Amino acid sequence: MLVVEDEARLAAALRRGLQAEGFAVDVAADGQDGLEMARHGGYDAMILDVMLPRLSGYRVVRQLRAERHWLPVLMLSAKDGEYDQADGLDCGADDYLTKPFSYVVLLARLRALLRRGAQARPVVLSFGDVELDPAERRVLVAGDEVTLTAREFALLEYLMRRPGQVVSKTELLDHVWDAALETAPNAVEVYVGYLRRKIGRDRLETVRGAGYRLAAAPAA
Amino acid sequence: MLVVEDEARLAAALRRGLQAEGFAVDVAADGQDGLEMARHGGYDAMILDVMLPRLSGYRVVRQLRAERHWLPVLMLSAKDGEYDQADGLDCGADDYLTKPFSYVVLLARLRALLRRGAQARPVVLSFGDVELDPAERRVLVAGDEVTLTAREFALLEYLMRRPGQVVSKTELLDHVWDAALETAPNAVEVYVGYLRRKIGRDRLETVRGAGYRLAAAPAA
DNA sequence: GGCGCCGCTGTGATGGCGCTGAGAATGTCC
DNA sequence: GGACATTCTCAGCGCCATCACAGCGGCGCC
Repeated sequence: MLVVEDEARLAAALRRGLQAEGFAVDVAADGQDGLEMARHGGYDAMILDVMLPRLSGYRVVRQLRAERHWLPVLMLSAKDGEYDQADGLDCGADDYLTKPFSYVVLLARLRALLRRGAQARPVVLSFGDVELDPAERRVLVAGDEVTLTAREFALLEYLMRRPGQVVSKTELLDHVWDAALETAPNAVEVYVGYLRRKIGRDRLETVRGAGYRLAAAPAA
Repeated sequence: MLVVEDEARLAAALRRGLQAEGFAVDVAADGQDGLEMARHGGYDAMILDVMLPRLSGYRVVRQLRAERHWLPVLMLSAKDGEYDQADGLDCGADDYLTKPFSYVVLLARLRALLRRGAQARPVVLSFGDVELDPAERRVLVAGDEVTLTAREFALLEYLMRRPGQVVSKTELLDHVWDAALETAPNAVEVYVGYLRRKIGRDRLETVRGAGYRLAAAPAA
């Protein structure tokens, strides 16, 4: 669950409450951060305040929808004018709640959203001309589907959740491989090799001594 | 649009307003009538009062959902206690509005519902050239009816509610089989085998290490 | 320019995943 | 009560993914 709320006390209360219900909760304090976290995917739903620093809730939703992310969004607003609600929903939010709201209602609406959201379009990770759909377990490179093995897929997924960042070999070993099992560090190199063969050599850069990084564009 | 509302003046106002927006509107004056009309299908959404003669709005939704009708439902209620909202949503309603409400908000929510509802949940599930009617327990493959056993049907139905997505073996065990009973994971493989024989081998893909997925098109 | 080390890749072993046929246990219909 | 359908377990098998290993190439440092 992703909570985007700048008011610290409310954010903390939401985090506590949702965690008590068994959700894993991340909090972002402004619209820009929220948008970026939502883009990375991995969330089942998002609770989004309207009045936010840097980027309003409206614009966050609109931007997400434009990028074809279908994450269920529950909007929160202190305003209670009618037109605000209409605006929020027409922007692409899935539900709307005005502050002050009751915690029970929030939960009920969240449950309703999740019930629906499950079959709505899942998040698709994309970076450059590579698209990865975790739900369908499909990968498209420049529009063509490539088939990956389980390990290859997990590796690519992990890298795509950190687009453009350098990820170290040990971090990959910890997250993509079972931490308990001791695997030779060389395995990472081996699978990076497999991946490169399938998605294109230049899309996955080596940063000597540091790790690997997804490359923005394939050299033409 | 189906409006179920016993208060004549409100019903008339809704009819007029919605017709002005270009909807074709039917009105039912009590829960029993509303349920029967909804069952017949053909509506894009339903506006449903909670307090109704003969059958409450809660029971109407619950009954509809039990019969696997996924018509989007917007609930209306004069009560504004928190728990009413929670109840309504948990019954299977898609949204909830308390009287008195503003017409602008009603329209916005209705639009949001239709956007989601239209493609999310048809009464007959279909994917590729496979159609499955949960109500009638019938399955058509490329126009031909195939007869499935109860377990086979449940398996296919679950997969068709996640069209194209990969569903893990444990998830299938939890939902298609009774979670309490301990069934050997191998049972899933066995029934996947049966299903493949009946609906065509290539319509159900194995994703090694992840689960199963309905395939888009049968290889010609 | 030389040397050392990091990273890449081809080969091959093995272990486990997924498929199938057989059959036992249970339920259902006549 | 008998015949049949359905569900599910079990064991065996084939194949593929995974991974260790070793040799090699190239980057970077001095």
